[in-house]
Amino acid sequence: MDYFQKISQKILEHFPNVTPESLTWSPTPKPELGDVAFRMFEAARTLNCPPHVLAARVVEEVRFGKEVIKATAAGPYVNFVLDKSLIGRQIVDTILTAGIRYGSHQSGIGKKALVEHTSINPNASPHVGRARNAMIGDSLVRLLRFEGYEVEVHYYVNDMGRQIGLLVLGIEEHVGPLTNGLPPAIPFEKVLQVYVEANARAEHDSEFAAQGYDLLAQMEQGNPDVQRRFRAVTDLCLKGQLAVLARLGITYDVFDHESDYIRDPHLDEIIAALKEKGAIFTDEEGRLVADLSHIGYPYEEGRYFVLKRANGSSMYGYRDLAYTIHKMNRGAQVNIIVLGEDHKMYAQQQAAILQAAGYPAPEAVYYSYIILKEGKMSTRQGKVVLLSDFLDEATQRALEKVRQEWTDLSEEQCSAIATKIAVGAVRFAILKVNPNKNVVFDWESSLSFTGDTGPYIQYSCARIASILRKFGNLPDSVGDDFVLETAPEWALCLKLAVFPDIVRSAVEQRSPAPVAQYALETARLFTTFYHECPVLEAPSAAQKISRAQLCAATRTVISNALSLLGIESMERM
RNA sequence: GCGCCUGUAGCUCAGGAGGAUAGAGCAACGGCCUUCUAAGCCGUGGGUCGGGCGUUCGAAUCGCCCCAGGCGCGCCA
Repeated sequence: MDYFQKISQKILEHFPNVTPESLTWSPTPKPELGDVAFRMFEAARTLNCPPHVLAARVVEEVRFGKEVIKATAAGPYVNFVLDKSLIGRQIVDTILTAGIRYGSHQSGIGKKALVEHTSINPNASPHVGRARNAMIGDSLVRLLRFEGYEVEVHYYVNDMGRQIGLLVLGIEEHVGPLTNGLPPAIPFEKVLQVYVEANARAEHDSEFAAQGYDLLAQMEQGNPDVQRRFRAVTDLCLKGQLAVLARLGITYDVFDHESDYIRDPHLDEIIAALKEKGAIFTDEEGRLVADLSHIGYPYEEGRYFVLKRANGSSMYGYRDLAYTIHKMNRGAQVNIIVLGEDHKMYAQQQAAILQAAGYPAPEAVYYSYIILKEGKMSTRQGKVVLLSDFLDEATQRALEKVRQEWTDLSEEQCSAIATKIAVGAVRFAILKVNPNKNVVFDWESSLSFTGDTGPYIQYSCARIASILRKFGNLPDSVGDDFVLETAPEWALCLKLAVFPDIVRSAVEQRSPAPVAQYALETARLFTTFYHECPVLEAPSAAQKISRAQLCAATRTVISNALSLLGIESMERM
């Protein structure tokens, strides 16, 4: 919604050659300059005159309506002093009317989207680096649902690796054979240690390593006994991993097991298509290899893509083709997969092969890794910060503060609040940064609840809640006597007005980061307002109601933004 | 070597389809709790936006070249 359409309309009427798109508004850099600025660069270009001349002409020649108190030319800009109450009323009214839907363009109504994310190998407890995938994916899902898409969230369970074979062997050494198909009698928390040990052993014990391969081969051949043993382990791990992710509010709709795609009929189509294009051969060592240069893949690097080993067993990337076709056949208009940056070339290779077989490829959303000061995290080597440990610590720290603050609340209530704060801190810390940036994990700064953090934003909501509790019943429609005059009120109000633009941009970019930045900036503007503009003790009755309604609108916008990030706002903290 | 990504204040990051004196937080220092929750606010100091050349009236933003870091490049998943 363009609240300044009346202003641009008058300009357009006076200068008929100017197009509406070329007249864009922005907040003024300083309140003294005015309440809103229009830039003249683009319009001046179409009129073929210098921008500052056009600005002067606009001020001189155009007759504006009653909402404009004063127009001033400032170089290439025209700054307007406005009847802020009039425009503020429209903005606040729009927000209060739309409520939890404010910001959505409903662009996904009647459309389906499929998002695959997380897809952690079912081995040990997830580390915070893996969680970046899950948080980005989950927020994209929330964004798409907010826009009205019917979203199906898929999780690909990679239950076919040699790593899993080694883990099965390692666990069986602890608890005995798993052939009965019952869950292993070992706590999930212990699996990391077993996994690290098994991998370390495979490094120097070549017989043990060979056993891992052998087990994988039998798994692929469909040995029911081996399948039961694998499934017992992968189910245990998947369940444990999902429990940790659920603490962050992340859930999935469909779990697809890699082992179900070993003999998928679509794979024959792929082979046939590659053959027809002369893009497949058996190399001197007996491997089945695709030569992607024959199907339009432009780089020398990654030109050769191995589909099957010499012994006939399939590679991960081969099975993945079948899985991807399965996903693409589910009739979704939007099909997204969240991948680590190390998969960029892999995804291009997959796309090339799929295209050759007449299938589309999913849109890939990439993110870079969270690394430790010592380097990359490695589950295999046990060099990790576990997500569960991190959440425990964050919750503990939050709980101490909450207990101190709210002595009258029960332990359950305190801990519910602390949990939300911990989730807010973790999710915000990850989601606010540009996903293609490496981040170095640091315990202290990650556990900070002050400054540019999720809890800071949640805190602004708690303050609003507190004011509105004390205010009592708030009229849900905005009256004719709505007042909005001061600079902090106006800055906040203008910020609230642009939330829909932020959502659109986030959806287009497939990135939650703009929403996170926006939530933070809005919370900051609210805090300035909070300190400078008393609500309950406002100078007039009309101002008291108006400010309370501005508070309510702010809470709506911030909590809508936070919910897109998977962060809850609360009444108290 | 080749491809993709990144380089902005001591540290962590915004801004990035060109436009008003480059913004936050952390850390440092100095203030503010009988006043809507101090997880807060105000103030001070701190930047040749990696370097160079170019396009433009105008470049942190676009192009080219260099430098530095991350990731990847035929039987891991």
